[in-house]
Amino acid sequence: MDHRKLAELLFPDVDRTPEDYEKIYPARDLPEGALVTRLAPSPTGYIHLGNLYGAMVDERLAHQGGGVCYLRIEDTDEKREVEGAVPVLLDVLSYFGINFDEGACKAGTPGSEPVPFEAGAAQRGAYGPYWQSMRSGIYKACVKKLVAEGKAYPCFMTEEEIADIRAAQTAAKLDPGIYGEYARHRDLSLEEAERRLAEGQEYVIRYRSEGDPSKYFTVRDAIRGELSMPQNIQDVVILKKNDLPTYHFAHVVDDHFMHTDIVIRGEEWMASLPIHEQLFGAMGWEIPLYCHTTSLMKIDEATGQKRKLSKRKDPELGLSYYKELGYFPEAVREYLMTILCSDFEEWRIANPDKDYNEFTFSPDKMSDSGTLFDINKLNDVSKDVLARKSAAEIYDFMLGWAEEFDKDKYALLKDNRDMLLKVFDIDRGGEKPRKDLVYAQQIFAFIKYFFDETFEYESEWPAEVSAEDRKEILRRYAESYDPADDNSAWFEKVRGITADMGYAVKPKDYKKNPEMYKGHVGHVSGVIRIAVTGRANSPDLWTIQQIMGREKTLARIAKAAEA
RNA sequence: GGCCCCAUGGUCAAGAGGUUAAGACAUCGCCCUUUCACGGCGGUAACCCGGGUUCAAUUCCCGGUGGGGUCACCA
Repeated sequence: MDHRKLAELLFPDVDRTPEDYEKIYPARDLPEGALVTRLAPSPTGYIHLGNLYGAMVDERLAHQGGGVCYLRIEDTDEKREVEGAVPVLLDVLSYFGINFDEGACKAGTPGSEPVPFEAGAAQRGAYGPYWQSMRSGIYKACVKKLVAEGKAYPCFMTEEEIADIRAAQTAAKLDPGIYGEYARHRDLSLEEAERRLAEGQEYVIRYRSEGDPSKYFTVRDAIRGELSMPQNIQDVVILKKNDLPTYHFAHVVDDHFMHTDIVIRGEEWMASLPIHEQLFGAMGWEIPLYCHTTSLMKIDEATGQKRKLSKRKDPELGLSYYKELGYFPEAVREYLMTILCSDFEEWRIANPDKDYNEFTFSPDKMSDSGTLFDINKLNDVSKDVLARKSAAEIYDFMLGWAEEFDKDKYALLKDNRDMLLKVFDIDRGGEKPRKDLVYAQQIFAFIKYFFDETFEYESEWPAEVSAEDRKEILRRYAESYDPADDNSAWFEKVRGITADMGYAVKPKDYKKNPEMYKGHVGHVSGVIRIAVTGRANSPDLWTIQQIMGREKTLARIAKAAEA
């Protein structure tokens, strides 16, 4: 069997060899220790927290050592593609602080060239193209070489034939797949292949596996150390009918020619390591260092079991979900960092004011078991992040968020800048800022009583205070209220009303002798608090009134007195 | 089912052959206070099971069990 002839027959137009590409894509000139990483998504238009999680590892590992982080688009499956997915992907990642040095980018990026088929997208860098659909020639050169060496062959089996084989294997409790005797076309004669080709029969190219399942190989994983598994025996497809490679082959070729140092990908890829190890070996290339990140999990409501995040079942874990709720991107990042790296949280406590990029990220500190997504923890991290923000930063963020997601709120926020800066400044700054702001939607709900448009009574009036007393309290309060009073002078007056009306000035007195009083100062204050803010809980009332001003405060009191 | 990964409180997790087995979130209680989702103090709560190695194992080894992943011309 003349394999060279077969290769020529299959790829008459391919005149370049892998050696030629070796020269086109020489080793990168980077400082010692700098790593090349990559994010290689398929353009499905959907990104969830788990994807961001992986992207952060790529970004940090490359950039903390002066390396390169590039974006490669794995668009070898037309069925999954979504129009315009790449610019959206770039926007979302950039929003969360992930930016690339090379590869797919937005149209108009300096030094980039447009890609013909995706509006708004472009690419830059010396190791492209960065869309796999544009790299067909490179893959074919590599496949041709394998065919010429007898390491790959055309397989003409139909889908039905393969399905039948699988059914028979399943019935006989054998491992399913195309291997050994089931790889019926691995030793087709040249004449037979020629004949089928002449007939126009469709085919794929499979790798001819010489693997021995009793033999084990090892690869290094940055998180788990040495990984050991049996050699692959499957004759996997490397070139599909659409003339593009499968993931397995594209991964091997691209990460070789693009000089990726460390392949960061989800742990679901670990199972295909035998294929990748084999393919790297077949091409005579060095295998990269892998970093298989654990999946983000959630408890499935239906089964009560832990499971991997799924794009179909879990829209609430999509990145856009957090953007719409108005989480600060830093909050999401910091949360991901805390679950990604076991030493991050401690570092953050020790360095509350540093940029998270100053943290040194090391793969061996990364989690090696699936992590359950925890919204409580996210919220807690978010509170800490917002506590470090200035009032102006929070205002600006809120404004940007409302502009995109809630026009009504946008108008309110825009028209009340001065007031809101004061609102966001309540108990802010200093050693122990308030930690009650979580995300834009929650923040708005939290401060909505400052606007007449959104004010409403959310709490019940204190049960200790009768309706008549309530009106009397409010009447006296309105009479005595003077915005010029400082906090203690103001509260003295509240105490005065409290005592006059038969309530205990000290809550402890009331607790000791409940029969002697109608209630205590807390109940009286509660009436005023609800009148002004609509709720029983709020930050310091005096401060709130100072911000609202005399007119609005008295209007609220009057309104409540009528209620 | 085969192969692979994983296994410390409800959650995220540190940890070493001998420890009172950290810390964070959640939860509970108390305190502060006119209220609080703020703050302070404290509490409840964990090494999956069985063998082996060892003076000693939660830690190392083996085997179970449990959970997860994967077995496509999808990535």
